[in-house]
Amino acid sequence: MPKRENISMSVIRRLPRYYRFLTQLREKGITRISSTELSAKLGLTASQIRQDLNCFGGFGQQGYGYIVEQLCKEIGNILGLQNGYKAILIGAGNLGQAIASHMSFDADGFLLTGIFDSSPFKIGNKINGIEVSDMSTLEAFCARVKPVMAILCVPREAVDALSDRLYAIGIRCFWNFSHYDIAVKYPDAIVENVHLNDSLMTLCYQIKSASPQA
Amino acid sequence: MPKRENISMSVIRRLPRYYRFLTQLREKGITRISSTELSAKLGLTASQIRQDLNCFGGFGQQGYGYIVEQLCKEIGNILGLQNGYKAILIGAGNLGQAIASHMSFDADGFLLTGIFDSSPFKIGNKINGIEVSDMSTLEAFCARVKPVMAILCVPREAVDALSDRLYAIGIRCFWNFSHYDIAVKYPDAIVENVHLNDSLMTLCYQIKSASPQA
DNA sequence: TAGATTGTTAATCGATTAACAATC
DNA sequence: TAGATTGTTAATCGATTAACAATC
Repeated sequence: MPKRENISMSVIRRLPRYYRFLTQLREKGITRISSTELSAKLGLTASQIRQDLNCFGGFGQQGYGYIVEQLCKEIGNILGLQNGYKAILIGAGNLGQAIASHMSFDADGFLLTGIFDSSPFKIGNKINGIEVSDMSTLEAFCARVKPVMAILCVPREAVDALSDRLYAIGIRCFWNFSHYDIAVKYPDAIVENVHLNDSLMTLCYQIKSASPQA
Repeated sequence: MPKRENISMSVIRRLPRYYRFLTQLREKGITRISSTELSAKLGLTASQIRQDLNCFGGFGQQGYGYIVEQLCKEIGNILGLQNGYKAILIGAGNLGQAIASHMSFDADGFLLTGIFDSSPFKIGNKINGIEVSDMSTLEAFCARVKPVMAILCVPREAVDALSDRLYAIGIRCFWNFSHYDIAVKYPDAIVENVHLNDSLMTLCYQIKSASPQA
């Protein structure tokens, strides 16, 4: 039974890792695991794992550990992965195409319902079974399908106007791949900025710091 | 002049955001900014920004603020963006192709020197001017070019063996896009796991938590 | 029962924020 | 000089770790 008070974002961000690892254990046919074993594999402390899981309920059995199958399901439920939230993707360039075809949205709680672009070279193409629609049909589509999440794969310059347009349509959740932060603009929006450039720069710093001359 | 004792990773992870934002200011021709203005734009506290920057030196002028141009350059130097570390990319599938063609490696401190795949359908193709090489030529290529970083865009099942192979060649830095954590295996390696699935699941949780019935 | 491992509270650690003296 | 804003120390807050009682 969930406890749910104020669960911190740092706990939430660890849940997918637990889930991913438990899925792998399940595939291997492992049925039982202790917090100590888990901690060794994930590079965390056993304490932290028990603490994290206990935010949501007592999923373990004292003296025994956790049942992989059950824990995996529980975490999936906590994350809401069975919900199939409707998503649209804007920008069918390199990255947009890769995201649309590479990700397993259904396994992660979403359903990709539409892809939009403004380029005549893109419109009409099929990506992973979904036809790329003209940006001008965005409002009509959203009124009909009512997606809750938008994946932004457009250039930096376009994001500002685009997010305003999507916000006006009623979309409050953004998965943003552009090199631009949209978090501050809409206080009631859920934003996940995936800044691949930031990630690269962080790596660059670490290499530099690890190098002898540094 | 740098101070450099033990700078925490949370500080480092904010540097690219500062850098990105300052670049934008510079483009707009803005020459001066205070920590208070920056904090408002980035959704941080002014205190934190001053604290962060002071880990590396006193880049500001009391009573005046920070000179955009200068601060931008300083942060670029701290990150080491001018270093052009040699990188290779393994796996020329959807995501690999997108990463190779979409990212501006040189702006982020790297130089993409090679792309590898084992599929005959991929080998020989050109992506962003770089020909896809046969995986069997990996060792010879690395002995010659000596890349320091590997971008992993291969399926989950392949990562384990691949990272061992790369580690044996001498590569200690991994930008990993597969759904598999490689951090724990090599204690002396620099690993940046980009788990797009985890990011999606986190969004899923947040939508669920924000929904009325939750 | 004895052994093991969780659930949970208390202690520690680190990161963020607040405050203010230094100084441009 | 007066006003503004940094650099830096001290206070607070939150997250992680340690410890142990509960219990399977």
